[in-house]
Amino acid sequence: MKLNPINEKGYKLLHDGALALGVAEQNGIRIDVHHLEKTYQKLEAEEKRFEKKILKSKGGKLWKKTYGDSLRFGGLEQLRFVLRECYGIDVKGTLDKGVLGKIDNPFVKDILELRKLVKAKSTYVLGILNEVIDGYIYPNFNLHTTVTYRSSSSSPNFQNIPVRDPWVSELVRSAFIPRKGNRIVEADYSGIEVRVAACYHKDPTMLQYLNTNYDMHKEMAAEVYKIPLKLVTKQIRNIVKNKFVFPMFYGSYHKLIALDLWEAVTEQTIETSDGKNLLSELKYQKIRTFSSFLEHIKRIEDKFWFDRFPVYQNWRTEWWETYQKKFYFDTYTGFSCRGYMKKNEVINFPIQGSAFHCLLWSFINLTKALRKRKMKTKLIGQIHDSIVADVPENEFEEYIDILTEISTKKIREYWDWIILPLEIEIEASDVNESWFNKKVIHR
DNA sequence: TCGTTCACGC
DNA sequence: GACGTACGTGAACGAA
Repeated sequence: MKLNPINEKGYKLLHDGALALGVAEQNGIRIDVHHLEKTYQKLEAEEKRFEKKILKSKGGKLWKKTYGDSLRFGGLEQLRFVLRECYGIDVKGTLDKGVLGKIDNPFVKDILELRKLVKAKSTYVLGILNEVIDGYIYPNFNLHTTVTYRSSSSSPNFQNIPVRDPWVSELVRSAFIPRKGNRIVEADYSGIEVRVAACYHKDPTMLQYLNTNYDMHKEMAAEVYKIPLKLVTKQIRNIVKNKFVFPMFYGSYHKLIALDLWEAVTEQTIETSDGKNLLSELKYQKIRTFSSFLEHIKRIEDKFWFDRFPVYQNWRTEWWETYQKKFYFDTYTGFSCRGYMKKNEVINFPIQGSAFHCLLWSFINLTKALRKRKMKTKLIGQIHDSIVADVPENEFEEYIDILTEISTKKIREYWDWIILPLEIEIEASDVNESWFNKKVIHR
């Protein structure tokens, strides 16, 4: 697969993008080294504690007896052996978090906890400490490494710092601090991929949803679990957003999706907003087994594509067929994509690529604006659909104004293919507080 | 040294 | 109306 600029705008995006990202690379990110070193000690102690605990258990003893000095807590075949011989748990395939997490066994839970500690310690704490120069890290931001022409980041990777697990997130993100008197400010494009996709397929229903901030995820949640809209909680909405709507857009289908959605309600107790059990509600609606749930999800899938978004569905078919004839497709942002691709790739690449190009355009023009105004604010990184900056307190309001103007207004003057309003959400830490401290700024 | 597996992000 | 989730980086392990 090969992606090439096909016009001036495409070329300019890469040229100016490389320069702007280069400025951010030189700015660097301030790191609380002392905090990281303390975190390292803490994680090391926790790791030792868990290793001892595991060694004392039945499985740990067999492990030590069988493997002796070559015992590796990260060794997968060793773990597979112990699980089978000691606990009668015979796992054939993957031993990842998804599989082990479903096993109700204290030994297995300790193994997972140990994995988490080791990951945090080696990839994040040590990985970052090793890159610190005089209190700063200088991550690379690359434009030449990905097939879709998204970016990547390395040494250290600034784009996969833990955020979902609150405990690990606090340990690591507390080390990312602003320069003295500054705040860390992160601006995210809201639903940029869904919006860019809509610019390609122009489905009227989707355009209407996005123009009016209609809550599609909530409505899909009500359909998927067969409950009235008012019973949908944030948690249920999130499950459906991440396990139904997004997978659907990425080209997944009912068999995989139904499995995830079913697990979500059977492996933990989910409550509706009036305190009822979501699984009981499903059963009340005559969905008692997985196979009846699967049929139900199949119907929702069909309705989703053929009744709700038929134009989007047609676009996917036509885009794929055109590619098969021409063996390439062009993006709105000035690139031609050619070579062997699978269907899902043909449909996803232009969307993912163009969505990132919106971010990159904003990043470039924000860099230029800051320089022109001789501001002290520094862009320090970018995470696919968000821009992270180190902002002096007295430039905070001005920075947000410029950022909003460029990323939601000026970009639409430059690219007339953006037929929808773009929105950004801004989060910021307090002055002198870390990235972990960031809070939504309401304006 | 290199392929595989895992875990973190969007 | 079609057989099907996308994109990355890095660490540990273990065979070559």
